Formats: sequence, C-alpha cells, structure tokens
Amino acid sequence: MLKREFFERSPDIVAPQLLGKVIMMKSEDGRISGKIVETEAYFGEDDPSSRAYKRRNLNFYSRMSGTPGRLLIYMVHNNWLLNIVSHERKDAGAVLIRAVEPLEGIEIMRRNRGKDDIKLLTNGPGKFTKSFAIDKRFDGVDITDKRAPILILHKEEKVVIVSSKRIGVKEDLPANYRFYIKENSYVSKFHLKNKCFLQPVIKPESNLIMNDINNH
DNA sequence: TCCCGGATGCCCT
DNA sequence: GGGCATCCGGGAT
Repeated sequence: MLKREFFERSPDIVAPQLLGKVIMMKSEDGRISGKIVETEAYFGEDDPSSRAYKRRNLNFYSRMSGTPGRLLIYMVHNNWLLNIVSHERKDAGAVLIRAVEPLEGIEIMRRNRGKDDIKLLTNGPGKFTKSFAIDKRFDGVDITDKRAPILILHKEEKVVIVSSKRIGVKEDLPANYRFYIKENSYVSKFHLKNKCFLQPVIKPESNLIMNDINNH
C-alpha cells in the first residue's frame, strides 16, 4: 500500500505515478482488483475545470484541500467518480481514476456491471466504479490506512506513459493533465480524439512504498 | 424547487 | 467516430 507522503505531492505528479499500480477492494462478494491505466489531475482554486475553482463550491474545496490520501467520491451523470485527494498541503487537488485493467474478481465485476465483455467492464471512470460497486459510502476513506476497504498496491512494473488534455473539460489549462498507459486496451475510448505526447518511462519510487501486509 | 454535469449506451454512419 | 437521450445527487435559488 502507499504511504501518505505519496499523496502529499502535486496532483500532476501523483497522477502518472499511480499508473501501473493496483487498486484493490475487499467486498462482501470477494476481492476485486485492477491495474490503474488512466488518471487525470485536478487542481484547486486556480483550475477552471475543478469543482474547487475559486472556492466557489466550498463543500468541494474543503474536501479537496483535506487530508491527502482520502477518497473523494461524487456523482456526475449518474456515475460515481473516484478521486484521491492529492496536494502539497496547500490549496487543493485530486487525482481521478479514469480506467483500470481487470485483474481479480472479474465475475463479480460482470455481475455488478451487468455486462459480459471484459473490455467494457472498467474502461471509463463510471464503468470502473460500477464494476467495483464503489459509491458514496466510500467517500472520505483513507486509503493509506491498511484497514481501509480500498487500497492501492505497489507493483514493480515499468510503464510507458502518454498524456493528453483532460476529458469533458470545457475550459482546460494549457498543459496536459490526463495520463494513461500507452497502447493499453482498457484506456477509455476518448484517447483517440485527444492530442498526445510521449513521456519517459517512470520508475516506481520504492522509498514511498510500504510492505503490504496481505502479501501482495 | 430548478438545473447542471470531469459519462454512458445505443443507434447510426 | 459522431450524435443524442438519459441516468439522479446535490448545489444553487
């Protein structure tokens, strides 16, 4: 699992660092997990696409400026979106998990989603939460606490990362804040529409990783 | 009450 | 790959 310090960095640093790691959920039905293949970074009061923009939405601003490593879950178009609060202890920020590649509990995901095609289980931010049965109940969960029902596990795997503009954002910042694993077939379909550029391979930072007590 | 949305699904090319 | 109806929670009024 990841230490709090991992999330005490700017969301545009955290977002690509999460790629290749495994999000794991302990549910009543069994264990569900997937490799994170697509993320987006959102900032606080200076990011026009953020719900914390100009602190207009004080509820969101306070949640996004709260303890890094907590989940921030909210609904858009009847889909629950899962974010992890990430910032350098100033302003606010969060990383949205947009897509994962199914690993464990694929039958549970199929049941939760009501779809059979494995490619369509988790290739979008709302599809992923539906497959994992993640909703508002998990808002505020601290995923740096080993007892949490949702954890992110380290995986020793190098990935080639590509970035693009964020999806569905009307007024975006000049830089790219969407990150995904190159040529991964579980990345959401929007990748075709967006300009991309290659980034160097990112090596996992072993000093930020704690041993997982569940031996994973 | 009203209204919107960081998306999805389905239908069409 | 594009267009459009649609899902409903929660902030705004």
